Amino acid sequence: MTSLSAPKGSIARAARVLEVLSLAHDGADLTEIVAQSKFSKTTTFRVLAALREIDYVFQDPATRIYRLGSKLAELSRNSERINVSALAERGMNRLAEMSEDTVFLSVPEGAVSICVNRKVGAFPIRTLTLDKGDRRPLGVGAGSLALYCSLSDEQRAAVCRVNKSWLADYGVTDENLTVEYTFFKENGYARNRGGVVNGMSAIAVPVMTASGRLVAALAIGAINERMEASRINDLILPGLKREARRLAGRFNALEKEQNK
Amino acid sequence: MTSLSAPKGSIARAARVLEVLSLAHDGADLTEIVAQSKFSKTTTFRVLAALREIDYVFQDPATRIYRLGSKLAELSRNSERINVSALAERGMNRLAEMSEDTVFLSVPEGAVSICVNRKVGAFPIRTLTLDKGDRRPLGVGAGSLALYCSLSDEQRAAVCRVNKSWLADYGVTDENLTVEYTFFKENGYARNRGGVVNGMSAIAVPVMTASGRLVAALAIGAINERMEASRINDLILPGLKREARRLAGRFNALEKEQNK
DNA sequence: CAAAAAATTCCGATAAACGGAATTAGCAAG
DNA sequence: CTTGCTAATTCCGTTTATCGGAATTTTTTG
Repeated sequence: MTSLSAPKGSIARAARVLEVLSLAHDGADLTEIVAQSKFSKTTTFRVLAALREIDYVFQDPATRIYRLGSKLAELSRNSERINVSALAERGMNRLAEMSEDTVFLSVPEGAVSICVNRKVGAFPIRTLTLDKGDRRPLGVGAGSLALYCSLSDEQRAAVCRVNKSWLADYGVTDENLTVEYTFFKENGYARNRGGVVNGMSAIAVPVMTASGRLVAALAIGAINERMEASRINDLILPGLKREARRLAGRFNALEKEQNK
Repeated sequence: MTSLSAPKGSIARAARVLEVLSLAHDGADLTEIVAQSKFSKTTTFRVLAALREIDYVFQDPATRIYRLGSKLAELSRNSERINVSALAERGMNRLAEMSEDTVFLSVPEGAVSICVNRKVGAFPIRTLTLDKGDRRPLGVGAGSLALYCSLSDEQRAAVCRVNKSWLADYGVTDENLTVEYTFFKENGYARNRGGVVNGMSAIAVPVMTASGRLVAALAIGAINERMEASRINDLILPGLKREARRLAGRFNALEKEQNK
């Protein structure tokens, strides 16, 4: 589960209830939701009543089982129109098979980078620095760095400001970011040299549409021994760039189609 | 806008803020959200802070513009996997062109029927009894009736119990529903004879998968003059049934594919 | 039909949400 | 760099919605 501590505020409580329902693929009755959410029966009931009122959830009249309503799907239809993660499936599999290492896909959201997909290759020592769903400040980790480095000067400055203390948690300073930004501009890819986990490295490239929209970052991580210059330049980087280009193209096509 | 009165409770307030953001396709800043939501600046800010905390919204660090987060899309990915409305587009257009009347698509959700799509035909007198997004108790209107009549005995009973007062608002009694249920069983379609709006009629058929899952209802509405028996039997009903079968097939195929 | 379980309502206590006012931060012009 | 302006954020005393335990009703089960 995401949070072990009790959420503060009705809105956070509502979110927890929604998450419980989202995880219960065939709906859940009140007692089930009480058990999963750890809220009192009364609180759970009241939250569910509020969610019913706004049509975020509905109740099967016969079984009393609660489910998520289509209102939620409608809401998000206006936000994230394209599922980048699904779109990248095949390309990531190709990369994982080719490199035998771990492939990550991250998308930017404000000042944070979200890992939305991961594929592991055949090599027995696996570098699993990110799980699907993990959030990091922009600039921490190869994929997140690639996203950070693809922003404008103003945006990068704003990100640093907003994330200052969060970045500090990872031991990352503005100077580190400047260094990595220079590296990115000179080499066309972002790198992560044991910043988070020692003994492993990763490199990443951004995925941008022709119009310059930053969609995601593709990264490959492995133990240092598998990340020497020749392997990067001959195998990993070309692979990443190829798949990034393909993904950007597919994204662009879908976006055009959706605007009718 | 959906509700004119101020929503009660933090959860409803949060929903309103989310709706404002959903409608503002390129995000909105605090003042914009205040203007749209009609909440005080402080309240809006606090709600946004809570929504940020749970990653339902995020803020562009440079512009301070708020947007809906991908967390919402993730939530609903587990609820409504298939967008029936999008799937029915072509079929509904065919029906609207062929009949020249108005075509409605409704989906069931608990004890309510939601109109999720509508297509108008060429005939100059239009019967627009339902808008996209309108909710009715199961049993009110042709499409809603078709859904109601496709439920099991227990489910129908539960629906009547739950919707008792709401049905009364439309002047619909249990007896009415029993009559229409019998009609449906005998004729294979549901009808609406001026119950809601006088001078128009509609007929509807359910859309069910081979496994018996109730997906939606397809309806065609027109002024009474265009709804005589011969036109129903020769043109409208065959059309509805054909498209319902197609839609069910396409739905089934997609569902199988999604379960890998 | 009785017993048990689940769902829903009640109610006094309390914490959380309220909004106006004050403060701070960001920005543009001088 | 300073100044003035606007938008964003925080403060704080007041109000009110939310809290959870207990009581009640409804539904299910034996």
